[in-house]
Amino acid sequence: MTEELPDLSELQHVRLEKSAALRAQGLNPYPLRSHRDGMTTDVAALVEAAEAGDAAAAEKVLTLAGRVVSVRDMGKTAFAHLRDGEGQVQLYVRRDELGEQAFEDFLRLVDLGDIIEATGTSFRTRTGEPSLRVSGYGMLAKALNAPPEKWHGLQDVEQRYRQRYVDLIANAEVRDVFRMRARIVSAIRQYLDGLGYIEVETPVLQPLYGGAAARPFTTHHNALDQIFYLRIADELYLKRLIVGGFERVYEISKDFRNEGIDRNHSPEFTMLEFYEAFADYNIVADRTRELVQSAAAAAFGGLTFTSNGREIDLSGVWPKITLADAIFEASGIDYVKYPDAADLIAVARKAGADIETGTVWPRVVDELLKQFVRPNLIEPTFLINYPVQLSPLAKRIPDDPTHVERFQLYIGGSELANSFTELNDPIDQWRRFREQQADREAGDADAMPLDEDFVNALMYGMPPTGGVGIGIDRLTMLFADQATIRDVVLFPAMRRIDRSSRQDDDDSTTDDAEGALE
RNA sequence: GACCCCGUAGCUCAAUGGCAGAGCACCGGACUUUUAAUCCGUUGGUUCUCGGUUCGAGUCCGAGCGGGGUCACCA
Repeated sequence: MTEELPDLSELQHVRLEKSAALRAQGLNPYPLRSHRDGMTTDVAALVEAAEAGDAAAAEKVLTLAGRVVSVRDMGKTAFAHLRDGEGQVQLYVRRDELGEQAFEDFLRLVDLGDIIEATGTSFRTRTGEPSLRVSGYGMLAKALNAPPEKWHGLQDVEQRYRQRYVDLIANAEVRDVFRMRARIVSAIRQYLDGLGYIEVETPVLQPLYGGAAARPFTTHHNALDQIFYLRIADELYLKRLIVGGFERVYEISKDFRNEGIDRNHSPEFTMLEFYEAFADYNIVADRTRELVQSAAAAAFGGLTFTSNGREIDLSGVWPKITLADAIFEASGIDYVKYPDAADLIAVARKAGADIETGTVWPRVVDELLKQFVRPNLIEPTFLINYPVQLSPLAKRIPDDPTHVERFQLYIGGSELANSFTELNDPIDQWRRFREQQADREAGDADAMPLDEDFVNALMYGMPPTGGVGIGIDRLTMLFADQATIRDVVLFPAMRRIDRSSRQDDDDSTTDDAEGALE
């Protein structure tokens, strides 16, 4: 034990002295165990039972444990609120019931934010609030930091993200968002498990990345002396499992993309992907709708909700409209008639689009979608059938080999899901990878590298398969009505603060240090 | 990466270029059914950092750090 102390503020010193006062009384401010045998929510139930004539309920002695979130000192009596994982309840503390010393210490040594346990019986105060009449209490964890201001909570956005624990203590609505997120994920697992899907885990560290158009993070393995990429998608590994004979697989996991950060993009984000053998994108569309509907039921208990001030109804079957029709209806442009990028840009500008000269053809189509169609897709809508250039892993439509069987689901103006009838012709797949290679060599950093092993897998035969990726963060944003992805990610990526520890990203130094420990 | 905005007490926020303040929290006192308890009295500051202009800078100027927003990239 050392006498050394971290730098503490005056307020922290005050609390530390209270901690010392407890020790001076032979009490441990951080005991190993609590004696909790009830939850805050039990109190209201006991009060109601007692009022219905249950004498045992009125006398039932409970020990609750949790955080002190308010204290009102009335002189010879005091009120406090105790919060635990279920809710919060009022404590009623009387000097004549607790004894002089214990009562004084409650007011003198217990601060807002401390974790305590309190024992007593349940009753209703004059103002009608179910409360615990405290006969004894104990410190479980002395808090040295004071909680944020009780009325305004924690407002500073930076501190809310960097120190989410404070945000969660201070802001009930933040706790609600992440509880909702957990219910959404749980409902998704239930839905897929119920259909006989198995949940699998595929590599995060990949020698070759693929499955999406994005730039990866790069890392290095010491023993192998080899570069690994953090995965940008699960797709190619999950389809290998379909080849292997698992007919229904899904994975809920973090993907990592080395792109800009904004309200819709986080460098690490959670993706659900599922693949079903002997299915196509129509079956997957049905599954996606049912999955989103069951997630909604778990999230807010219904199929209608408000997002960004707009009422959205998820019930019924959702309309499907081809990308070409949607763009034509919104802009009057039939992009199929303009196979040359320059021509398409010209008509797009005439229609009012803002597109840079030199944009490649598939990106122009994408811009038409973004600028004319997407803002109006509030009610759930499947946009189907995309140009083949935008979709190197999807199967062509027999009647129209320039397009593939692919859908994107839009709700509230946001893209929530991306799906295709999976390409299973190994030679066609190999050629599409080659085209991506050409794009890479032409300078498109997002084009996919050629995955020989994936082509080899397809050569063993992959059944006709439908698959989809669904962004869990965006689904949560939609259902929880949150405007930025950081508000549905517990610990969003932030820039490092400590400038003195910054060392020009010298990986070898840290690698050696870690290796020496092993 | 570019542009715009922001950074003041533990928290929430004020302060024409002229003594750095309030509410909550904290500390002391009064009060045996309060609930944003109330009442009385205190305490608390590297105004993000460094430099400049000025008799005088929280305020104006420059650079940096961090955050937010818009755009670009992307899902």
